[in-house]
Amino acid sequence: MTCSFRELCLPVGLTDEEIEYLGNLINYKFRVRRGEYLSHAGSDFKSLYAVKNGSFKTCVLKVDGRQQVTGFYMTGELLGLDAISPEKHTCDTVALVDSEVCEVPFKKLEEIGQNIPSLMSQLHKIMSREIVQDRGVMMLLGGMRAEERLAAFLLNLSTRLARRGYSPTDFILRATREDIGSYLGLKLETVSRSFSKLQEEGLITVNIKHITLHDVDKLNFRVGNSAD
Amino acid sequence: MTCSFRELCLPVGLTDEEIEYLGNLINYKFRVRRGEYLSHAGSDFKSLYAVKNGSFKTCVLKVDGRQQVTGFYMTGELLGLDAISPEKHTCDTVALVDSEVCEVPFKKLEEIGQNIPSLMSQLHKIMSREIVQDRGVMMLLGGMRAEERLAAFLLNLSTRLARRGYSPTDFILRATREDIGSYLGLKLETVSRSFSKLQEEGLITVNIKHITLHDVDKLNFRVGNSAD
DNA sequence: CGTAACCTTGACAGACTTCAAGGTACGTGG
DNA sequence: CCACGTACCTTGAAGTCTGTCAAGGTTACG
Repeated sequence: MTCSFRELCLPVGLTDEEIEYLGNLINYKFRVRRGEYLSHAGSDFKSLYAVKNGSFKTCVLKVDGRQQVTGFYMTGELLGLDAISPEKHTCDTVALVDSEVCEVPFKKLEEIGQNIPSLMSQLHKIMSREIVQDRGVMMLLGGMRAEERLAAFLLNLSTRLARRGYSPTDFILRATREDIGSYLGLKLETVSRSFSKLQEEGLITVNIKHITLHDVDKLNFRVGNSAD
Repeated sequence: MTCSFRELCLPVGLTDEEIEYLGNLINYKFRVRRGEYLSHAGSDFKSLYAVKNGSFKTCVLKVDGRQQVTGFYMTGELLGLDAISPEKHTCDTVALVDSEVCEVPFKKLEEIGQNIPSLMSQLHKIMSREIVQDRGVMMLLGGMRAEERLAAFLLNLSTRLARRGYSPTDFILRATREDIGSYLGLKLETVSRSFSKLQEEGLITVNIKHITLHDVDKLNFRVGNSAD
């Protein structure tokens, strides 16, 4: 039980008995090296994966052979929710750095959830949060300019890092410009230019992958100010 | 119990006893007239709503006062999943035509789900499907040109209509060009032009809101063939 | 029948992409 | 320890797609 499911996705209070239950839930944890695949699109769905540490991207391969990034997942987040309905993984999951994940067999989770209402509720909240997050990206893709998209992306990372107890204003990007661009619906050159522009304006400092946010309020203002 | 929750979101087999349980689940159904709001962004979340008949859009008001459409919901689909985690509605829900919905108190649903595992599983699948659908929109917004976006949108509607037993190739759009554009990240003029273009190519027939799909394969090809 | 909301089409402008070149960081092997 | 190669990042110039602005037509409903 080195991998605390409680810490990962159960901020709600649990009794010791319930924690005991969860002992049966986690199969094991294992490592995924940078660039390795945790799961492939089309493969059978059996388990969710909680990111113990590290960072992942999810992406799909398009007919022309290029890939589109659909999400980034960091320490403490849950992978695989999209696969529940089709019972197949709908995307590839790739480690951006050497990482560790905990496997959570979904059937077991549902079984055990029958006896721990708060566990079920928590799962529902996590899924709902995923929906809310995706909606945010849709808003971003649907109505924002390049620099606004990047600002929104940085603020989103910032929020998620803060939730996990990391610095919300000083962090290392694990994704390349190309991955970020793919996620934001931009070309890598546009991402690069947008980084430069935000830096020129003094809102952030960019040192390749090391990002510092100087003025969260102004970044938020940039996001809100989408011309339409 | 004129509003069959079973038909709405429970294609899995249920015993009569379970159906009996569900009788307690549905509070009541009611009508929402065209243009009326079913729920407002920021209001407290208590219930999901199953669309008995009719059509809805969800949208958020941006700081500049304009709205962005985040989703369309038709007969048989479930509204409000995004509100579970924040326990507040994250968007406005507006009827596109006179509609009827069934209210499903979420706490009750979770309680009853404790005794009917298949009901819980079904909820998870519905939420997962919502995530998959949103991912599809993200793909669309992130990597497709205007005509490809529109083709993908029409195919998505087609699939959902087919699932509910309606014609997948001949249907009435309930949304305006502006709403569609907002959802697809395009201006209404671009939507209009794209409709015209797809019609010129013989893939569809457009009669204002009445759409006929002539060549689903070619439409799919258009979608897959996104330049990047 | 008239008004308001909605749809279509054209011309021009702006934002992002594409194409191209060069620079920087990192890891491997000599 | 340094050299070299690869992967990644930055910046410029030209091209394309979509947005913007404008005008006119159609539909629906009171």
